[in-house]
Amino acid sequence: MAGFKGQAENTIDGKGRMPVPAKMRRSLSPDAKETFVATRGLERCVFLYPLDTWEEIEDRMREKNQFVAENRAFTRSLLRWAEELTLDGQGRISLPRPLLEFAGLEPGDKALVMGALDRIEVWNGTAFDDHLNGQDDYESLAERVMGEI
Amino acid sequence: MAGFKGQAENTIDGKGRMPVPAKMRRSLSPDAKETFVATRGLERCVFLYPLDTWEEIEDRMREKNQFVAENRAFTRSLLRWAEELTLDGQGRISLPRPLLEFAGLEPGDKALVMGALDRIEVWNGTAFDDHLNGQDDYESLAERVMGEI
DNA sequence: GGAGCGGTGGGGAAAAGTGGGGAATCATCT
DNA sequence: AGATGATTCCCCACTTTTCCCCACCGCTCC
Repeated sequence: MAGFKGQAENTIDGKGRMPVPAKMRRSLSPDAKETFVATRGLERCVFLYPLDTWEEIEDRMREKNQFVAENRAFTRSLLRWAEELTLDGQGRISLPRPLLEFAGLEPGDKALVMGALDRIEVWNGTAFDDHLNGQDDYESLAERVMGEI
Repeated sequence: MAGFKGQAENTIDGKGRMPVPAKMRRSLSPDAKETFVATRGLERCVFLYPLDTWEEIEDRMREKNQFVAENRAFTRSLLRWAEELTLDGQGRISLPRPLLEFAGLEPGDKALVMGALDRIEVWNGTAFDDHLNGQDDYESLAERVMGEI
């Protein structure tokens, strides 16, 4: 199945609903059952995983021994924010308030929605600009990440 | 079966009853027979295990030699606090006073209820904030726990 | 210019959370 | 043994939130 790509600026309406861009919906496998799992991103944003992809993450976490403190702390931090969200008839999901707050978004705002291979990321536009400023430029990143085989 | 996820702030009513969030009830397997085993958490909170999951923990403990002092001590600490609790008609459980006290909660309080894969955790909200302050940030935790392979 | 798709907005029904009354059970005291 | 009191459990009722459905607007592509 093709990965998520592209970007869009969609508004979060008064009820906290946000349309998932149609081009990304088309990349959703039938196994995902029209459902995403939203959780907090590792940066200041929301991650949306298709349900089938999320289940692989859960499986990896189940392998971690929960009597080890660090594994427990990570499990809590990831799952606390996680919610299953199913697309409504108009292709929207309704994002939980705590996640919106975490990403610096609120109902009525425009959100920056980006495809990112196995997930979709939802950002506050200006927060994303700030994030870019604090990081190495794209060119040298590319060399470090992809430069060796 | 999908793991527990999400969070909620539910009130513990005057009788010590607390609703288990509906989204978490839906993750409960039929084998659990609408029943949880509550015990003290490894942090300052209450752990709720579905009955079927709890039985696996008991099996793991049975394998520990009870003539070894340390195994005996751990068995006591875990089992002493454990109680079977069945959901009432409204999806609530009634938490034993000693467990509430241990978690820094009392009837009338708001409890922070979090899904954590194989268990549900019940926290005093401010106690949880304090706990988070004393711990490494999520980003480096994630890299240590999930960063390899 | 019309048809279809993608995004936006709101109203009503169902579900989830909250609170309290009353019966049944167990214990203690007279 | 019976009565009194506390505790637990089950049921009913209310309020709030969520979800589902319908309708509208605008753009693009025939």
